[in-house]
Amino acid sequence: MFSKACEYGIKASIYIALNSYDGVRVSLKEIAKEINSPEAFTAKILQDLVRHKIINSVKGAYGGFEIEKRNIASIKLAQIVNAIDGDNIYHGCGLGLDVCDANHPCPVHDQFITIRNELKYMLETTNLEQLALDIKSGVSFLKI
Amino acid sequence: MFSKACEYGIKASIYIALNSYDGVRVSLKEIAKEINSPEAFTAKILQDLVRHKIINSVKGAYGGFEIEKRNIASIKLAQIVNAIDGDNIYHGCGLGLDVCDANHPCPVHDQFITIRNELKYMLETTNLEQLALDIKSGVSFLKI
DNA sequence: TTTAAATAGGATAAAACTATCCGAAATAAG
DNA sequence: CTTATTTCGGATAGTTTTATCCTATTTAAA
Repeated sequence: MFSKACEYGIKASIYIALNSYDGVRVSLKEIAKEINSPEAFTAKILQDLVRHKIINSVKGAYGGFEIEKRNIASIKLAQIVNAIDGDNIYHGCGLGLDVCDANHPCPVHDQFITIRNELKYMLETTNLEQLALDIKSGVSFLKI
Repeated sequence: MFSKACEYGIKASIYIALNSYDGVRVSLKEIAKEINSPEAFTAKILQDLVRHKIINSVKGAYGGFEIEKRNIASIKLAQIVNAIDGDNIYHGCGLGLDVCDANHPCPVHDQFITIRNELKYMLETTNLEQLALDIKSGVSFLKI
């Protein structure tokens, strides 16, 4: 469904949110370890999220990544996916047509519209707070 | 959502079905032109569909691709997707965890389950006949 | 039987995605 | 001020996906 980069990005964001709740800044090394992702590749993705102002970074000793506490509940999965994979999950045609809309639909346009809209709704309504709390309470997991 | 190969495979199958209805066998060249896909790459995909017995091929002059008329209505999108992309659309975790189930869910497991199941249902219930008839009646389109 | 038209399939190339490496810059602590 | 730590960013490598090329094989028609 998503690219590897996006998967890492979502998991990293959740882990950062989880710690930012406790006012703890986390390093790349720790993030990569906790979400089981390649460190250098994860660094690139985090840089991307920083550029998109979804997470904050602090350079130097005792630096790392964090999310402002008051923002955690308002950051939606859609923002993360959008920052990394772009927005063709929403707009793209299921069969790759350049133009595909109600007036000029591809053969599976109607079938995909439903599913795509639900995916869109899910991504736009799911926020980092929910996901982080489930990790915290041991309901869900970021690795293995 | 799907790979390029899968997109081409679905469109090609629809175009072949459309013509097989009229008892017309179509060539690779014609298919690629009508679905706006790269010819040589499309050839590979068609070979794959032939190996999976989803379509038939006839070599030599006046050869081409066809689908037995009586099979058109029973070929589901799921079979095509499965032949080309495999079945990890169904089984894979949304965040790439090796193990992700109700007992050990990833953070977005519940959210994805719903969407994945609907996608699965859609693919398993949509058949080539429906799609081909919409093309024939000008309701939907295979290119531009 | 020869020829032209097609698919089959192996080899290869190009592009995109995933991943790694290393030096630069920033920052806190000693 | 120096040092250790840590992110940033450019360069590069590996892998997968997408795409192309070329030859072999098959088949129908002349």
